[in-house]
Amino acid sequence: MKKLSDKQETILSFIEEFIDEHDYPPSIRDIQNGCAISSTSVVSYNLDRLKESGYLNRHSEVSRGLSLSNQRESALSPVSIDTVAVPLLGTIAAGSPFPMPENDTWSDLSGSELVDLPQAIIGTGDGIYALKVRGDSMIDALISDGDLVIMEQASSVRNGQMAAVRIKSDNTTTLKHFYSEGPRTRLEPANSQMQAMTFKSDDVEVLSRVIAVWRYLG
Amino acid sequence: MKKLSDKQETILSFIEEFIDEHDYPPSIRDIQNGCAISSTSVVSYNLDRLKESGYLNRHSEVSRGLSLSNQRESALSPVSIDTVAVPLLGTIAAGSPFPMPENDTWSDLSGSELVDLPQAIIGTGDGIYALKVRGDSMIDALISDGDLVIMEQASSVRNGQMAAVRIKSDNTTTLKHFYSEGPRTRLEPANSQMQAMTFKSDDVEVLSRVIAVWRYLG
DNA sequence: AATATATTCGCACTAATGTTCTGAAAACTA
DNA sequence: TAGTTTTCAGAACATTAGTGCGAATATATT
Repeated sequence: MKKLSDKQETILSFIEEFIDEHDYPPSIRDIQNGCAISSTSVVSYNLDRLKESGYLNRHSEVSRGLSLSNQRESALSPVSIDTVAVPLLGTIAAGSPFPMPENDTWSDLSGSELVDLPQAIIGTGDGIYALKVRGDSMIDALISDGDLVIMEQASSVRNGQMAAVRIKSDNTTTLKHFYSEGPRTRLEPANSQMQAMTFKSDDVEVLSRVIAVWRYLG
Repeated sequence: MKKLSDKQETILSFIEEFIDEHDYPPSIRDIQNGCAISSTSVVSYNLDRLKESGYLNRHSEVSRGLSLSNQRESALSPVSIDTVAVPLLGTIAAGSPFPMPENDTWSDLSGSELVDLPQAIIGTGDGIYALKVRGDSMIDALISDGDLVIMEQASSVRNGQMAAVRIKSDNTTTLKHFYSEGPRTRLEPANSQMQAMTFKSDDVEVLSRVIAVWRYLG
């Protein structure tokens, strides 16, 4: 792409800053003042050059009809991409029951904290939530205190996957590795200190599965 | 927040779409045509109502001086937030040297794969990159095969933090827990099978530190 | 129904803003 | 240096676009 003159660089930066601050583009006279340029025609002239060079789009006879071209936007590093925020529903500690999205209140999670995740990984974010781990009960799954576990609502999982399961007869909910063995289902805790247990398959309800772990060390 | 009339909803949606399409806000007459409204003054009137209700910002006597308020933006679900993409520089395996950003080519990472991370966590993304872990050499740090290690360029770290360090005398680079002990520096591998080693402190150069770990189980 | 309040209409007016033109200055080129 | 191209100045001009206002409707209140 063609090299820009100092003035053009200045103008381009000014436009960026202006949009960043106001959320709408500057007028030619805004640019004139902001960049200490002597005439509106000079601004107009250079805007045309910038357009030719592909750095911005200009719509003639439209006031403030400027927008930065994608090339320029992506030239700013780092690249900005969309993510989706998922609710952080609470904490999960050793053995203790942990929060699950209530009944149909799935959409109303306004009160809860949110965690940003890359959209590419979790799609629309529907049915996805996060739990913060307390304690080292899942240390054998390489999940430690303070980690964030990202979960997706699911009614079944593959063998060996980690999932939140409810034992109907106890009405308890825990996070375990899941192994279906025909009529019975084996649940292995993530901590080898604890025993694996098997249950009748129809006594085990899969609520959601673990899709990712995020550990921030700062 | 106050309830909106049909017309106001229509106008608000139109503004959103217009900005989305043009990258600059609509004029009053754009809105008038786009929403089939009979008079510019009606548009103006409703824009004032929308401003009162907090759904948009309006700058008087500025053409196209409209911008959506944050409340409105975040009312769209799921919430979209900025992230930054950091380069995935390569893989790191047990003991083997691993890729580092070359000299000053930091800005030119165009060729490399990118990974999205929440902006809130890593700021501008400057000096941040990711490495994919191969093998279980860091199993004791709860980092396993396939994990993504997020690193930040740093010249010093606190004791106990995991960092990429270069042993000047060997010209080797590894990922170790870092403990400064005055004149000497102890480096502990993340795998307890391996020995910790100490070096003269000025033989150890900190290149970057581990700030996060991302594990995707899918 | 009567009164108050909110919204809509059209239109004229004015301010904001893009465009154009001519010539000069500056930067390049041969 | 002479010639060519690019950039700049300044001002007049044209269009776009926001504003104001009285009157007409509509909607709500009592």
